[in-house]
Amino acid sequence: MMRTSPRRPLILKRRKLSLPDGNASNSPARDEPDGESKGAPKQEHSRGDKTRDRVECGSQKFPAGIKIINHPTMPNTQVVIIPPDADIQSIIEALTAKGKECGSNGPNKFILISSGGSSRPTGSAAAQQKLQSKDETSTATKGARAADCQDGEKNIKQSPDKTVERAVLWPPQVNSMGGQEQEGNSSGEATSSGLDNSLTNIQWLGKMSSDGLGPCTVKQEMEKENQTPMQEEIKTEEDSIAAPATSSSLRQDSISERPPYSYMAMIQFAINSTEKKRMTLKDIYTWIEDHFPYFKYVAKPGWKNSIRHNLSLHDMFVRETSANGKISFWTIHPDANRYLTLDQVFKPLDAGSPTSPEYSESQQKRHIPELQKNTGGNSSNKAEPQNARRKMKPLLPRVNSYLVPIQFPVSQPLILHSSLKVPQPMAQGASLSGSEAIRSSKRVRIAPKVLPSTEEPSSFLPTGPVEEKSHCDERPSPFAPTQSVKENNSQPGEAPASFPAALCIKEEKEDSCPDKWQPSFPTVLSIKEEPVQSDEEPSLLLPVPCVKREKHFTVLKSPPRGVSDTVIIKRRKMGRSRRKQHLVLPCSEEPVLVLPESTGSDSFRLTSDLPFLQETQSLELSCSQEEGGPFKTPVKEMFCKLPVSSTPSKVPTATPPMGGPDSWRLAPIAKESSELDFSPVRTSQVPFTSLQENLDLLGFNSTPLKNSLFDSPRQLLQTESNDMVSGPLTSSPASNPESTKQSSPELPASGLPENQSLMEGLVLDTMNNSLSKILLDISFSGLEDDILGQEMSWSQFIPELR
DNA sequence: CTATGTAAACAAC
DNA sequence: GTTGTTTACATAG
Repeated sequence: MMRTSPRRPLILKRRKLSLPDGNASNSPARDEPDGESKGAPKQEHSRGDKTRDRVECGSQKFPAGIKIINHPTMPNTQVVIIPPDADIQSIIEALTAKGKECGSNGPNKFILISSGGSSRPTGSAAAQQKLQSKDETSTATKGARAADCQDGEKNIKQSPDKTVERAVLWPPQVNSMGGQEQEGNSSGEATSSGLDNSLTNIQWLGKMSSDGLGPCTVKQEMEKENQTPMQEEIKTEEDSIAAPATSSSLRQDSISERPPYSYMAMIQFAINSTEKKRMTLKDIYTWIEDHFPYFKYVAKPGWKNSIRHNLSLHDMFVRETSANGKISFWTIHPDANRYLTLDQVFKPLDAGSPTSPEYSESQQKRHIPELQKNTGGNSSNKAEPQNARRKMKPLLPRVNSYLVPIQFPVSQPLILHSSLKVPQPMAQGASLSGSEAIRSSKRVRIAPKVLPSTEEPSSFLPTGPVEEKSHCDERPSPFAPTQSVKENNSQPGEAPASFPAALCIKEEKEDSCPDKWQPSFPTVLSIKEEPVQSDEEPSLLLPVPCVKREKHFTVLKSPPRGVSDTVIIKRRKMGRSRRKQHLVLPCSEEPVLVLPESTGSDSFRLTSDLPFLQETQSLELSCSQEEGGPFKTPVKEMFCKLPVSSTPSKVPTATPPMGGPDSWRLAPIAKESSELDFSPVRTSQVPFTSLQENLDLLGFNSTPLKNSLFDSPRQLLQTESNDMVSGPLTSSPASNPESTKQSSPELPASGLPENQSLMEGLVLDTMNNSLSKILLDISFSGLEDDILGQEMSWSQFIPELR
């Protein structure tokens, strides 16, 4: 587009540093992005006052059974208890209307929770409904000729791999291609064949929509939502719905329309479609053309330049060269790879239960679609015509929502203790090994970003954060560690038109504990800047060893995969601008690695590294779970990140150490946390908890959210029970015991039922027209009194909760 | 700002 | 010409 840039600056420096890794030391330090969260604007609206009045009003309009109470501490916020059978949609609409009427002075934020408590049968049902078969077609199996890949240079071809197969679901033919991907690519012949395929692909698109996925999700949802009655949700639809009509149109679109995925996402799809998870540039081009005809027929040739640009720019893409050095393959850094495949994106939510275990992640992935449309922003609510656009599911929602544990301070601080949550265990098993755990979380705060207050925690009670931090402090480098997972992604999401804006849910993940590390030290910040090329400066900054160079790890990584032959190349460090920074490391691997430098491996680990490790693990978890997204930001990690290249600006900012462009590595957490914290409460927590745990928590917190994608509010609420409950149970046993011990042991295990401390709810912000999922941490008086003794429980307020 | 997308100038092959 | 890197700029959010 723009053509402008008359002047192209000349590029003064040139690069090429790559290979020699020997030195390696480059990478500097870290950086972290810290996220940014942009703060949510806080708003303080009037401090409340009227809230209470409103209640009544509101209640009137709503269906019976709904209870509305003012939030004890948050201005303009009301808690709406919704009976299980109520029609959420209508309630939301009514609340929205109500909120709007009131404007900024009245209640404009509503925390919706289901009174159903334990009984939420529906949830499950609902969940199920979606599923369905998805694959009939899948069989394509043909491709299987496995094997292939040898290494020679020539074989670039990738072998078919599983992923591919899955992908197959929709585009059968394509798959086949995929499977083969290649063989011929060298010359391009593929194209010819490609054509066909592509066409077919298109078809599949249509098909998808009609078949499995599409329809369900979209349509069903719509229908459901429309219908008021709640119950039927379940079964009816599936088939009936399937509407065919659109298919034809869809196809067409597919060709002409640009896929809702970013280049980064598409590259990941391509790479992950291969067994070895590596692909040559050319194959990437081919894969994209085959799967997204737009690029073959419509896009300007410059799209390839963009692909290359993305490969070079994002750290998550790592170049490896074959042993002989002749071929270069692009791979995805293991820590950042969520193993997304196109089919995952496409599928609606079902995920299969049964499907592959390992890939459970796929399930998780689902994100919610967002509403916004690409172009303009308007969207608010309108409806979008249906499905027109829904062909491809956007990966990540651009929007976010958080899942944040929150507590309502009823009169005082309550404390909640941990709860646990576990979301799903991980996804692909492999990587995550480590942590799977569950964790309790401790945080107390109310937090939704959504809410207005964004303030600084500090202002309120520093304590909270501080405390947490303290833990962190242990580690030498404060900043380093963290990671939260953040996810975000960005994909262009398209949104399905189906939901009215209001309904859309955004998810975000929050990282919960952001604070941990960074808070206190300003030091961190400094890092960032970049030395321009440098090589090592970063290290200076960071005392810690963490810095790593990429090369090292990279190497590592490959091995695991079996590819020993390849060498990784990755480039160097930083730079200033957007350049990729390179990740620093995958902690997980580090251990494995031999780190040369790590002198005392142990020592290093303990100290600074540890955090990293932990983090990583958590990251992984998150990653997998997250999925999605991540595309870009897949995981944020923290690790050491190097100095961030870009944005020097950060420096000044204090706390946040990093922020990197590439987010996946780091986490923005810090920032967020700060935002979140407003709650006066904070407290409690188990002192013991290790960072790790905390981290894990974070991860989990986020994960759960993400996993679930709810298409409708109702689902959201419903899920809560499932997720929460089930999660803990299942996971807990397996996972780490330790975690449990600390925080209240009892909780985890038994816990939920009675005192369930966690509950998911929705936050409807009529000011922003946003609906976000939140996790409420509610404690009932039973268990944990220790803390404050008095805690009130919501149950008092709301018997139904019990 | 950040994330993306584009275009383009180079560097190495 | 292809593959990679890196700038620069634009734009949406």
